[in-house]
Amino acid sequence: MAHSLTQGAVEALFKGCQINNLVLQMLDIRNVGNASNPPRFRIKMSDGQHFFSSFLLATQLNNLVEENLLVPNCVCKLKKITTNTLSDGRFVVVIVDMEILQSAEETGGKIGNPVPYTTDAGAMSSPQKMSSTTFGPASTEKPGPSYTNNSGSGKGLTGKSPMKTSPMKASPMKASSMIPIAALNPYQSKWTIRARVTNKANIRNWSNSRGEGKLFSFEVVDESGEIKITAFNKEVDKFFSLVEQGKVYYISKAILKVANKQYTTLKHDYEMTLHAHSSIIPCDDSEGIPTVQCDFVPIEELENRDKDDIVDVIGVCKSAEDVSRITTKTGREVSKRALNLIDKTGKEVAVTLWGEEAEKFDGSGQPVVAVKGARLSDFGGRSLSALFSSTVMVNPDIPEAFRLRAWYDHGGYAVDSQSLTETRSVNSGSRMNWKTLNSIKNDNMGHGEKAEYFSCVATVVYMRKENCLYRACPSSDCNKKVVDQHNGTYRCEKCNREYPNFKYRLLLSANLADFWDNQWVTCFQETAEVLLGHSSEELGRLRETDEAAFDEVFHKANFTTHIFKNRVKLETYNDESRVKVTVMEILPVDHREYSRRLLSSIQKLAH
DNA sequence: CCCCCCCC
Repeated sequence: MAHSLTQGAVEALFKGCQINNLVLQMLDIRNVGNASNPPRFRIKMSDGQHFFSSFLLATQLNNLVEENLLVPNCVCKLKKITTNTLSDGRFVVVIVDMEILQSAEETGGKIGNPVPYTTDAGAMSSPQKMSSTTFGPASTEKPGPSYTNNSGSGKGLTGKSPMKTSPMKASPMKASSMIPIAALNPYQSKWTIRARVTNKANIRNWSNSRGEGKLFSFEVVDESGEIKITAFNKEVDKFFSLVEQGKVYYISKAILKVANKQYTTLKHDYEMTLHAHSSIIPCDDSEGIPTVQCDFVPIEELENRDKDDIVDVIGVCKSAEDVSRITTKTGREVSKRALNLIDKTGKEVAVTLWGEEAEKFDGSGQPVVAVKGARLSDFGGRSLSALFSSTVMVNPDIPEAFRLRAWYDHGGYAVDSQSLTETRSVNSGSRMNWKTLNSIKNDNMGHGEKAEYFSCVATVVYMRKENCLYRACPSSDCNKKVVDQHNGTYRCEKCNREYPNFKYRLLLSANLADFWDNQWVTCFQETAEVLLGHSSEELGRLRETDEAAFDEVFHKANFTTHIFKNRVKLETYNDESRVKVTVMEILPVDHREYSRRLLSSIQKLAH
């Protein structure tokens, strides 16, 4: 089949347009390398109207020549090119990746009557000096009579190919050539990138020993890569409202400095700081500039990823917390909201949004939510947290979102899903180590050097109420039992002083049972209060004033079922060893969770 | 020149 050459391609290259997927005919090739190195091929290419001789073949493509595929008159697609002006001023186009679309035999000769591309400014050696001209059908140049393949095929520069020429209309082209983001470096000052804003942060103020000011930053992508851009003070005023998430801009004249990898997840060695002469110009033509690219990890797979991995996820927001305010360790107040996302794997995961993102989020209608660049945490097993560099997209216009929507609405909403995030778990960093009570003996739990921790679902079958309360030292960090001096004071041996008062503390022995065994455990103050549903002070008062009410507290707590998180350790007193189980935390039973754990235990026993 | 990424 015949392939159309890309009309106007040579002219576009001279305009500084770096466009991939140009279709050109190869007219001539010669080895310009020296004998000692691998051959270096220079190629003459034609678009049917014009030819240009300074295409250089990247050496990794030399095999195309060696295999006699890249021969004169064949038609090629230049899948990836990069343009360069050499130190002597010569303009070259390096072919980084290409494909032979049509062999020389199939083409059967030269297409059209291409002529060398020339301009008034003598632009053969300097594409930047070109004056602006029009491309495509408006061009006065017409393909020669034998050039039959490029008319009205939509492959010319005005077609819907990825190489529209509207960049030509914009002024930044005059001063600098278009370069891919990946090629940006501090040693080259004249450049323009054409890139899409993927993540725009809000304006922040800072104040430190070096001064104060305001800033905002955003991230941009093109086909080659991504980079972070920061604007300070006056540049904030100048550019903040201009820069919009998702839009494409020409950006030129900014400072490039080494990126501090500590603070960024972007894959670029440098980052950009705008200055007084920086230029950001909206670009209507976004062809060829990728939209936000996500590499979505199925929720189920998060289980196998490492803590702190940066991942992209997408799921239906099955539920969302209300927004809440928390205080960080450093005393700052911040809003947060956790979402619960589910995908086709039938797994759910919690994703926490922060700040304004948390405040603005609207989970009504169970939208599809995609988060690019969330950080995997091990809180509750597995959960995700949005970072400043994350992009949160609600109902994004992407195929994955439509597929998820359809899946969820046609039954996904009803699947018996499981969450990777145990939200009831408080002991972050450790997953629930579920055991049945018989495992304590069967597995010799706690016999090792270190204490073991396990969780179980069990029912309280007995509590020793008689000596569960004691009078303790009232000083806040001492819980030592005090001795009643019978003179209105209470002596603490540890503090070596008498107090006029005491506080009640709980130390409750309880017997827990599940279907497999029973076990004596100890509940200290906090866990005993949870189990009994009263504070130690209330219980102390009840015991003194209303013994029937005191008994009733125990009566009500008996035969209740909870999740117990326990510490188990073998302890030795007077040559006698005994496994001691201390309850660290008591949580309410989630009955679905309980059923699942029971089933899993039964399956384990069956093996 | 910022650099905060948090909480249970």
